[in-house]
Amino acid sequence: MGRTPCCDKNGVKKGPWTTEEDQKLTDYIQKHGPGNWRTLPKNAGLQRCGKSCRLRWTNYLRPDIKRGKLSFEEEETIIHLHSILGNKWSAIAGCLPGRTDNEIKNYWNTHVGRKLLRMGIDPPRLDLLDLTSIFNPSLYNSSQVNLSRLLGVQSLVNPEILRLANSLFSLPSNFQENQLCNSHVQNQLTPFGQISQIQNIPTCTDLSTLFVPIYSDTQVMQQHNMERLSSNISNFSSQNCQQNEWKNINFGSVLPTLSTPSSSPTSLNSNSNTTSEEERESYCSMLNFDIPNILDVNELL
DNA sequence: AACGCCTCCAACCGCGTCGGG
DNA sequence: GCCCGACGCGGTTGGAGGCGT
Repeated sequence: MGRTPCCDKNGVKKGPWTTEEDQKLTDYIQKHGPGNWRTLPKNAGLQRCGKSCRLRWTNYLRPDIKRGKLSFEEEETIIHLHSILGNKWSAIAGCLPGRTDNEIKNYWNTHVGRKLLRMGIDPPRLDLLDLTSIFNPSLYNSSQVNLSRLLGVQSLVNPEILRLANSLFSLPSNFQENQLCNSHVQNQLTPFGQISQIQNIPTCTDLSTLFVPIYSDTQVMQQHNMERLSSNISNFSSQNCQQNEWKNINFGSVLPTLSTPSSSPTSLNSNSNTTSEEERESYCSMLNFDIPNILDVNELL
């Protein structure tokens, strides 16, 4: 026996909502509150299924919906949270007041994802990464760490690259301070859900370096980074950085800053006349290391 | 003006999860 | 523990509108 349909298909209207239907739904919810979506259409006098009513309310009619173009800060937040959470649109929407999961999903699919892919950068996905590979000893011998390894994930970093990265990138300004993604613990429940991919992390290093802090304010982020830097590398200047003196330094994930002329190494917005290849090369030259044209993040590790 | 292509986004669909009985 | 209804989520679709030819 199959699943019973959420509504009687016969006589149920589909497609765009009319203003009369919107008014009926709004009036009913203002009077009785949302919920009990299955019986709501009948009680509200609507020829719709409950699912359709719930979607219309949550994505369009809700009074706290914020309309209009997403701000630069909101875009940065989306990119950063996507790097941590993946396609958890509702979780991302939970960090953006007034925005819906549907809106963010649409925005990602039509703007951000395309923009990053156009640059040859696969949006980093912490949720897809096997963080145990970070502890691969071969990484310690690298003379340079590719920026792509750093995107969205704590990594082994040369302090000089760290300094450069921190000077070029910033975290979104509206992140919640002290929301920590405790990704160092097996199956740890984070503020955004359970991270189950991280297992069997060896005890060879300081696990605290795998924290991914999320800041509410750029200045706070910079201050914390400075504190961490000073405590971690106080005896470790870029001048005496030796080949094998790599350290795990927790500095928060870094992200490419899009569409911010003042801070981004090159104009990366969609109005740019440069080609994606030019953008990528310019970007790489500024960073002084390669961003490969690899679409599978896992290949980088 | 007509046509075709592309973009955007509201809405739909199927499935997973949760909770009450 | 099982069943089933209700709900929520993420992927997908399709229509409207914009734009170039």
